[in-house]
Amino acid sequence: MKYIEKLRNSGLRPTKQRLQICEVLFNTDKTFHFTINELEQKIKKQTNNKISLATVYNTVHAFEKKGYLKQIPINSSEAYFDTNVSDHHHFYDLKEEKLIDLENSDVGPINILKKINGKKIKSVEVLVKLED
Amino acid sequence: MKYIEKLRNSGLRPTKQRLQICEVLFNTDKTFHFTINELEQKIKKQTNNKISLATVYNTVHAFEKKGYLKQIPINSSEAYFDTNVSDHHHFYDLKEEKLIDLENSDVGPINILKKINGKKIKSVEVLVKLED
DNA sequence: GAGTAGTTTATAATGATTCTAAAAAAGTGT
DNA sequence: ACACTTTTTTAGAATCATTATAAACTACTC
Repeated sequence: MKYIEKLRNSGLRPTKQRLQICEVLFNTDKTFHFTINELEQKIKKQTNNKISLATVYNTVHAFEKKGYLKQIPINSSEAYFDTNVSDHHHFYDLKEEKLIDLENSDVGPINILKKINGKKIKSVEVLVKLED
Repeated sequence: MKYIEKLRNSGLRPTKQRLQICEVLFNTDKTFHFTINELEQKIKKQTNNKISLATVYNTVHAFEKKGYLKQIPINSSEAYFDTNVSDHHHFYDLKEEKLIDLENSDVGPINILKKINGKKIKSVEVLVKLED
């Protein structure tokens, strides 16, 4: 399986559940945004297999820590994740409650002029809220 | 009182609780960031007066809707608000879990080149995550 | 295969937020 | 000021996403 190596390389054992979640998350050209519950539904449909909610949470967090997933900073009751871990930004359509990717080239360079002593920048994320 | 007008102008009755919350939020030169629980503590200390948690929630949301407060898009278990409603951005110190203001001039102009049909941009918010 | 360390699971616990419905306060007209 | 309506406050209950628990299970090592 193509994900076994990937998991092993980051110290995660390639379990049946993790491989199934990998299939759902990464076995597609298109990247996508999801909440934990949307992912659980997708797993159930796509694999005809129920993975415990706790495992879905654990796995998503493990993947996030390893850089396979990114959490999107947004004010919502549920956490949103992105399978696109490249450097990019988001529109958030307030009415539809949907995220839309904004490629880095759609935003132009962002220059953070202020420096904080002893801290370095880990990420720069832009959220563009849309209304009608 | 200086806040009565402000509240009335936006259709909010100037109740004792709302005026007290105004004092805590706006009777200072410095703007600040807070969670609902931090605000509740501050109210208790500063006014020697307990306002029901439900009222704090209601009032903060009413103020947010009227544009007196802004919610900061961030992934945290608690919602963060800002008394600074001017156009500006934030550092988020991941270790200290603290927000730091970034003036618009500290970031430089941001140009959103992509357009979405029928939607207009309501806000552009930049979150810069800091690590050691 | 035996031993151990990591993982999954159902369920319980937690904690932020929202809901509820009754009491209190504010607004309005007389 | 008084009667009446509407809004607000309140304590407590309900909700819902997320995290913790601890027992059963699986993967890995030797």
